[in-house]
Amino acid sequence: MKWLTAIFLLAGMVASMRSHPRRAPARTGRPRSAEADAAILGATRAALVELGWSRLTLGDVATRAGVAKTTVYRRWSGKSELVVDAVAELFDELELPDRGSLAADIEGVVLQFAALLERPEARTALMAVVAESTTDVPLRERIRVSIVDRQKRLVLEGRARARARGELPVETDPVTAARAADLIFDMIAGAVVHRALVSCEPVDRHWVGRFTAVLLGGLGAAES
Amino acid sequence: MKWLTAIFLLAGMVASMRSHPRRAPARTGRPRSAEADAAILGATRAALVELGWSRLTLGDVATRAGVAKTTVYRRWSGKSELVVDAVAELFDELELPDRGSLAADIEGVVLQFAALLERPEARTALMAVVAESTTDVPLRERIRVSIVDRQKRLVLEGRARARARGELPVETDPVTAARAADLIFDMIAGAVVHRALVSCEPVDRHWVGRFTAVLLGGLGAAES
Amino acid sequence: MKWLTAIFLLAGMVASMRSHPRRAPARTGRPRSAEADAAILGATRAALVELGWSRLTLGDVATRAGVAKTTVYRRWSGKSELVVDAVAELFDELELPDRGSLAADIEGVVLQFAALLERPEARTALMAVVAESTTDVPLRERIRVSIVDRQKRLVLEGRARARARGELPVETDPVTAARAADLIFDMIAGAVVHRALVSCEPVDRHWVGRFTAVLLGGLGAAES
Amino acid sequence: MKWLTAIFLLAGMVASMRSHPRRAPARTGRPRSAEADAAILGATRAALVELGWSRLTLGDVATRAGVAKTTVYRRWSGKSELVVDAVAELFDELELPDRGSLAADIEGVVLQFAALLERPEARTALMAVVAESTTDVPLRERIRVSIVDRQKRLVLEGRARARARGELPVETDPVTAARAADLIFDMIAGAVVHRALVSCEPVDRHWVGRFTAVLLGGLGAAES
DNA sequence: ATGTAAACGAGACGGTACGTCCCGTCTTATC
DNA sequence: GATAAGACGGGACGTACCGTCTCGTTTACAT
Repeated sequence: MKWLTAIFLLAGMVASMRSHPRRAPARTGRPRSAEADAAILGATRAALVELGWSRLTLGDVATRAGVAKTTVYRRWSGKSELVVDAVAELFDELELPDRGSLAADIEGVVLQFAALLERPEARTALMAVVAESTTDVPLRERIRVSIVDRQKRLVLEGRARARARGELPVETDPVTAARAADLIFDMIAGAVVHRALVSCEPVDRHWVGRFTAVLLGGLGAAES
Repeated sequence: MKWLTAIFLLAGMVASMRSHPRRAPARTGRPRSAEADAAILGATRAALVELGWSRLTLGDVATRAGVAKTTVYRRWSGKSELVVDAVAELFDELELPDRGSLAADIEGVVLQFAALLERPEARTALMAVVAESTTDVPLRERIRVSIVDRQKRLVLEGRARARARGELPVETDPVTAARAADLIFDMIAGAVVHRALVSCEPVDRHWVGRFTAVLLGGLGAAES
Repeated sequence: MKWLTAIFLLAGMVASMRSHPRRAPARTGRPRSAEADAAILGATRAALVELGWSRLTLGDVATRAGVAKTTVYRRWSGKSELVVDAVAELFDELELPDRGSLAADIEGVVLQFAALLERPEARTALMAVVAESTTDVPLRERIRVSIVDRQKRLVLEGRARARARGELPVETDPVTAARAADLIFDMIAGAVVHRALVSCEPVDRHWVGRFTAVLLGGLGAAES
Repeated sequence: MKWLTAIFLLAGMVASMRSHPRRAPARTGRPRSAEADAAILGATRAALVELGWSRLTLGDVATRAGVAKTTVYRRWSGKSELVVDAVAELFDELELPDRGSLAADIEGVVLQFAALLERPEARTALMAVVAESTTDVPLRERIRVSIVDRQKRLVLEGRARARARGELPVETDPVTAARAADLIFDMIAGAVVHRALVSCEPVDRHWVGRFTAVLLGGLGAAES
């Protein structure tokens, strides 16, 4: 059973690396306060809701969290990193219950994305950190791992279910499969984000229905 | 011949209103320098390329433009407004030559958008101003007028041509027609932006081909 | 009677030179508005009362006077010069009625100075322009001509009367006489200004009485 | 022994209150740098000498002191307050050695004042801050405590010595005594300042001799 | 229980940019 | 050529945050 232990250890490392990637396990001295971590992330989301991205300051976050500024900087190297982690926690809640058909699952994914983009902290933060990431490669990677991949997981899950149901053919070439998944993901996520944040129109059931119809029709047509 | 003068005055008002919407035509005093306007917008784009959105400062823009800071603030109320106008000029170049078929026209639109998003000034600026606009309604409107509508124009043009060619049925209900156009626009623009800025993958001919196939297939399926 | 005309001409020249020393008599074009001059000087005094020296700006003065900024700059080279001229007009009102004795005349002079220093425009302006004059020689000269000499005139007049009355001996050596007058003037003006502006105590009849007693006692003792 | 600690704390509070009157002793956080204080005050005097009051800027002072602008503003609320403190240090040097007689002591005081007013930093600053104080009551108080009272101390000291020598009668009524001291102080300080800064004539031994003769004569005459 | 080393709160520090105010000059059209 | 209007290049303002630093204090773990 040693391998199971190893897996959990690995999981622990991965989990701790996620939030504080390169920190050694630090055996002596006062350990960092877990409460402080939570308070800071919560304060960050609260500040995002109240102030929006551009008026949010780390000093203010520290004050809201009842924490010194140094305590924030000890954990995060800047505003972008902190906000990514604060918003990423929202994406942990994403779930895709099996709704019985590919169409229903797609609608479920879209509605989940849309609900997230209704939250003001996500609205104001997501575009901002993506904008920052155009000139900051490490940040781009952090966003991919913490946010984008968590979204994409839903799409992959839905596709796997559709295949199991026989609604989609089993793609044998992994490269082609990945390309197809990327395309679908960009189309779903892109359309929802554009509708919600650029066009600023509601992502309601009518829109979702029309969108899903076009997307599914396209998939069917393209596959045949 | 006084009416001629009036027409020219009116034309001047309209022209000046386009760039600085609410400014009265100011009959007395020294007129604003048109050179300064152009120099500032050019300097803004140059600074965006070099520094990116977050490191761009209005003081630096003024210096680059060989202009005093007050001259910038006299025309634009802040960084977001200035950048929207500076980037909007790029969108004036968008053209949609008739490529003979709906599929070819869609590919043309997508490639045009993608080429724009290759430009570093657009990459770094677009997401940033959209992020700002989530907490700034006037800015949202400015973006819509200056940027989004200029993009959407291409889609509308492409649809009109396809109808003329008989590739698309003539929609009689204007509300349904507008909804359909909005959906297509969000799907096209959203997918391209997501691919280019979030997934950070190239929008090349292969991707465009696959995307267009899915979209057109979906349109055909949805319509039948 | 030609010499009388000459005297009046001379007086006119001197008067015009006083306010705008070096201006040529400008024979062509639109003549300068005399109303503007008066309005500017009045507005300057009003602004001094309301804002004090340091918050007074020439733009504000121009607005108050209903005049363009250029109209102010055409007449005065800067804030100090303008304020000196504005305040100097107050010193034109200084009069020394013959009160019958040297002691009474001194008390009269002191009270006149004190009354002037009660006016807020004089309080705030006088020290300020003197401070400026420590690093600005032409300004120093302007202050001497426009303000200091007008004060000193009273002292000289009082001394002449006292001599006529026989209260003071007739000094034959002009150098000694001038030195004595300077000393008395510095003592009177200095004491009043210091009392009013530095110690910020009222220059009332009691203080004036005690001051005059000491000064006159000193003059009597020094002369014998 | 806790009361001893308390006394030292109190002493510290009093000492710090002298330079920054209302600041609490601030037990936590990084303490303020005493070097910065000294550097700023020194830089202020240097800038006054070079530029004069009106061209002195707090930004320039900070640069000269090798300090950030915020470090200046953290300690002083504005130019006037800073300059008062910077110039006040010059008045700490004032000393009145016993020169054996009232006349000699007065001449000593006058020459000390005059020497101070020879220094360009004092020349340009004193009138300026007094001018500001006409519209700024807290500043007036600061000037009184930091500058005027330090000057007046010399006069009071000289008077005490003269009484001890029997040159002046011992005044029993404290109100009358204070009035007399104030009058003498205004006459001495006022005459010197007026001579030096308004008339712009040298305060040399001849002038001091004549001034002292008049003043002492007046005192003698008034007292008898 | 005691030592030690890191985390912690507080806040001062050197900086950068902000957006505003005023300067003194200039460029218009009008008088 | 004087005037009203107002744009212009420029400089300083006082403020807000940045990210770092230096304090004194607290806290868990290793002796």
